[in-house]
This record gives sequence, C-alpha cells and structure tokens, in this order.
Amino acid sequence: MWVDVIVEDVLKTRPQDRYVINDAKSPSGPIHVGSLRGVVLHDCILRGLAAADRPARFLFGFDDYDPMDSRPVAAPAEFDQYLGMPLSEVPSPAGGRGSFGRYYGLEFIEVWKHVGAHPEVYWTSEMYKSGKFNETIRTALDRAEDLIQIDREISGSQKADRHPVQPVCEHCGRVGTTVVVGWDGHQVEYECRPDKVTWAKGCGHRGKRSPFDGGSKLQYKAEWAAKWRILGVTIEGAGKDHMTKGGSHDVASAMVERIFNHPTPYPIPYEWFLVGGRKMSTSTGIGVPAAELVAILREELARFLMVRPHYRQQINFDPTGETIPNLYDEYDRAAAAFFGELEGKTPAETDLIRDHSRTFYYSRTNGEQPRCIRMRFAKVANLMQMPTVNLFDVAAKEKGAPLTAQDRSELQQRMEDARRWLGSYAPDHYRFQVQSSMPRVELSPMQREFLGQLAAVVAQQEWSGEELHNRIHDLKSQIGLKPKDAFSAIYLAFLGKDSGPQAGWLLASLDRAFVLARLRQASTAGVRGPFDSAQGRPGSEVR
RNA sequence: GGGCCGGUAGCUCAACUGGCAGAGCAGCGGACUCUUAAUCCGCGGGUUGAGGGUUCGAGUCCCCCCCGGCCCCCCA
Repeated sequence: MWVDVIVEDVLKTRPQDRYVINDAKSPSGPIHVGSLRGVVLHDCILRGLAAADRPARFLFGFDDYDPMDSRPVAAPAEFDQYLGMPLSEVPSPAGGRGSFGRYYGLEFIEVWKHVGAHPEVYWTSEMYKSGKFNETIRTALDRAEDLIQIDREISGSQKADRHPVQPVCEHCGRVGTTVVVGWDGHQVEYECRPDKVTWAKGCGHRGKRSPFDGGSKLQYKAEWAAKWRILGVTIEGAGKDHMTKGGSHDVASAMVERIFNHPTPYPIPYEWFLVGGRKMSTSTGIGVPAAELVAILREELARFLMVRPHYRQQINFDPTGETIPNLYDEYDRAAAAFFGELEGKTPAETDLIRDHSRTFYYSRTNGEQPRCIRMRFAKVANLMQMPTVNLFDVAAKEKGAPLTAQDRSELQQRMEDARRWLGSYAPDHYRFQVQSSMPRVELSPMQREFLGQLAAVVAQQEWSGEELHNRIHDLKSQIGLKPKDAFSAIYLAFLGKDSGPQAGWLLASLDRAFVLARLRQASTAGVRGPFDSAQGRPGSEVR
C-alpha cells in the first residue's frame, strides 16, 4: 500500500519528532477534484504517521493573496475589473461578507470534510497582513538578484524579470501588474504596468511604499519557498504540473535551500485526477468541481477512489458504465479484508488482502467504520426497480438475522446511491422498463404456449409475487420448458429483453388486466421482425 | 525540446524490495422443482507494446524504440 511505503520512507530518510504536512491551493474559482486528491493524499500521510506514533500537523493554505488571473465562468463579467487584484480583495461572487478567495476556499473546505480530512486552514492574505512574511520579503528584496538567478538557472527560462517581490499598487490595488524598480531597505519603488501581463492591465501608477504587512506579496515560487521556511514544512506533495523537472517545485526547492536556509520538504509528486478523461482546471472552468464528485459518490467511495490507486498513477474516473458498481465491489472487498473476513491461500494472496485492508483503513472518512452487511450494489440497483420488493426484508433474510441499525443505514445509503446511479449513469441493460406495447420479439411455439397458460393462471385470482413465482415454476415443469426459455419468454413479452428481475414479483407488481392482455397477445403473436431489433433497447418500444 | 505515467486475458486492472503471470466483470458449460440479472460448481494455449542487455531467473532492473495520456517552457 503506497501510503505505508511513503510513511516508512519518510521515517527512514527524514527522522523527526514532529512533522508538518502542508498543502495549498489558490482559490481562484471552484476547486476541482484534482486538488481533493492532494488533500486526501496528505491526510493519509498524516494518518500513517499518527499510527506510527509520530505526531504531525496537517496545514492547508489558501493562497488568497494571489492575483485573480482569470474569471471563472460562473462569475459575472463585471468581475473583470478585479483582474490582477489579490483574491482576498475581490468581492465574493455570491455577494455577502467574504472575499472572492474566501468564498471558493470555504466551499472547498466543505468538500474535504466530507471525505474525512480536517487540516488546519490558513490564508496567505492574513499571513501577509499580519507580517508573517516580513522577514522573508526582506530577504527576497535584499537578495532579489540571487533569486532571479536561481529561477533562470533551474527553469532554464529566458525570462529575465521575474522579480521575487510584487508590491500591491496603492492606486488600483492590483498586485499582478507591479514591478519593483527600487529598494532602499525600508520601502520599495514600483511601477504598475499596463502591459506586464496579458490577463490584467496595470494603472500606470508609480510609487513608493512599505512592502511589509501586506504591502506586497512574494512571486509564487519564492512564496512557496518562504512558506516552507515560515511554517517549518517537512512534507508536501504537489501535482505533476509543479513537479516536472525544472518546474516550480525545483525552483522553490533551490530557493528555500540557498536563500531561506531551510531544507526542501519531503516531496510527493502525484498524478492528475481526471473525470471522463478531461483534465481538471480551476480557471478554465472545464472539469468537475470537487463538490460534484461528492454528489456523485458517497463520501467513503469518493475517498476510496483516491486512495486505492497508486499516487503516481492517473485516475480517470468515468461515472458511466460499470464504474460505480465495480468501485462498490472493490470497496466491499477492501472492507471484507479489513474486517478479517478473507483468508489468503497463498502468500501473495495474503499480501494482497493486507493491502486491501490498508486501503480500506486509509479510505475511512471517520474513525469508526461499523462492520455490517454490505449488499452488493448491483443487486440493490436491480431489486430497487421492483416496486413490491422490500430491500430491508431481503437483506434480513439473507443475513438470517434482524438488521442492526448499521445494517439498515448502510443499505439505505446504497439504495440512495443506486437510485442516483440508475437515474444518471447506469447502462441501459441495468435498467428495465415495461414496454407499453408488445415488443417485436421472437417466441417459440412452446414459449407462446407457456405464456398462454400463464395467462390462465393469472386470470384465476390475485397472486402475490412469491405465489406467482411458484406458479411459474410449476407451469414450466408441467410443460417441460427449460427455465431459461420460460423466464426469457416473460421478459421478452414485457421488457423486450431476454432477462430481467424476478419474474413473479415483476408480474405481481403490474396491473393485472395489463398483464393478462399482454400474456394473451404474446401467446398468439406470430413471429415478427428480426430478433435483435428489440434487443437491449428498453424503452425503444414505448410510445 | 525536457519530464511524468500508462501499454499484462474480450473489458477493468493485480502481481512487496527480481522468484511458478493472477483477480473481478464479460463469455461458455453445468447444477439448483422458493427468487434465471440470485446462489453454487467448472472452464484462461497471455510472444506481459517491440527489440536488445544484466541475471541461475525479468511484467519487475538497464538501454533503445513504438503507441496512448498528461505536464513544463504563459500564469499561479
């Protein structure tokens, strides 16, 4: 299990009494699932260290003193006027008290709570304003040339003028557009340039001000390095966009070691989290916000989805198809491993089970995960479509004992998930729909005979699902029809497909007159059309 | 141009520091006269993308190449 491997390596290569884990995000719009992967990853490391009896702090910073460099699609166009200003100084897109950055930050906090992460939150705007960055800003100004040189050297970028300090313009409030042109040890001289960046227009103001206590911010690579130093960060992973060779992490790493005199935190480069193959991007608005993932998947599954694959492996989550039932099955297997319900026959199998067990451990969203019955998701989805079937009764029967409160709530959760899945993501063949007119299907003479006799049975009286089920079995034996042929005849006549939910219950749940009419019609229907014209396309016959 | 990750059964993927290539699903066959999308049993002839190399032994390590996804060289 990769978390254990990392934790072991951290303990071995960076033996320390206390660890400080850090993660951060610029809250420039709805925060996407990729960032949630980072939170979960760091939270797992925290958990692993705690289990190894190493206390650690988990910090999460919102870089809300970063300039707004684009407008999220959801925000009104008039927000363009704020481009270049710190996110903490831009009004909230929803109105109200908080800032733009605060709004999206708080939204993200809600999401990670769902997946069981509870980092300590800090906001860089507050750190700047309260002077926490002052010392590093002074260093950055004093050694600006060295920092620029490091940037050039490590990144190989020709761009000369990436000064490590960006003053906040006293005239227009922008921070993304300013350039330092002088530093006397107390104040910085700066220009707010209209053409410094393409995404914002500086006001042209030229001025002199104190860079401290919020008067400036560090350019982001220098800021990253400074934060490591100020917060004493010892472990920090980052997405691959930062972790590429010569990328921002390499630059920040050289800066923190050569200028700020602090070792680079233990790095963990992790891969993207894609949804339906598309990259998550905060600013372009493409991709799935983290909040949406939690709406698609229950919390434990959302976390499991991020914990199960190796952190260097891309996650490509596509909620359609069999993805969710499969994920549920794997989750259940991990749970079974965790609760000691599985036994390996070979050493390799035992290892794998232990692995699954660890995965479940790290996937828990709260401390205690009750042991309870876990009815297979696909089965829940199937039975749920039978109006007369009570899932709780079925589960109790299966268990052979009354359900506990945990059993019931787990089942309830699965029913909700199944309803959502069937409504939005399930492939057609998982759904069934009674056809309102006789499907054009091919039935053998024996099958028609069977359906005709079944009509006579139905005509006798009102049957319960179970009784009807028994009658169906009696009838198919009496006629000498194979079970498969008998049942598929029913399904074909009603659903237009050759399989379906438990036939007795299905018929009992339908209007009796309708059932009678359909059975009679099917029993006399001639052979029509190609067999596969009605195959696998439920609903195609509905008018 | 540089970097990361993938390529293993029809599909989705496993295989700890090299040590007999495995699961799930799908498929096929069979059983089951309370549940035929249930349950149970059985069934896998894979050049592990190609080619070299190291090794007693390579899916695993090294080199090179091909294919796919992505990242960096704008911003943060």
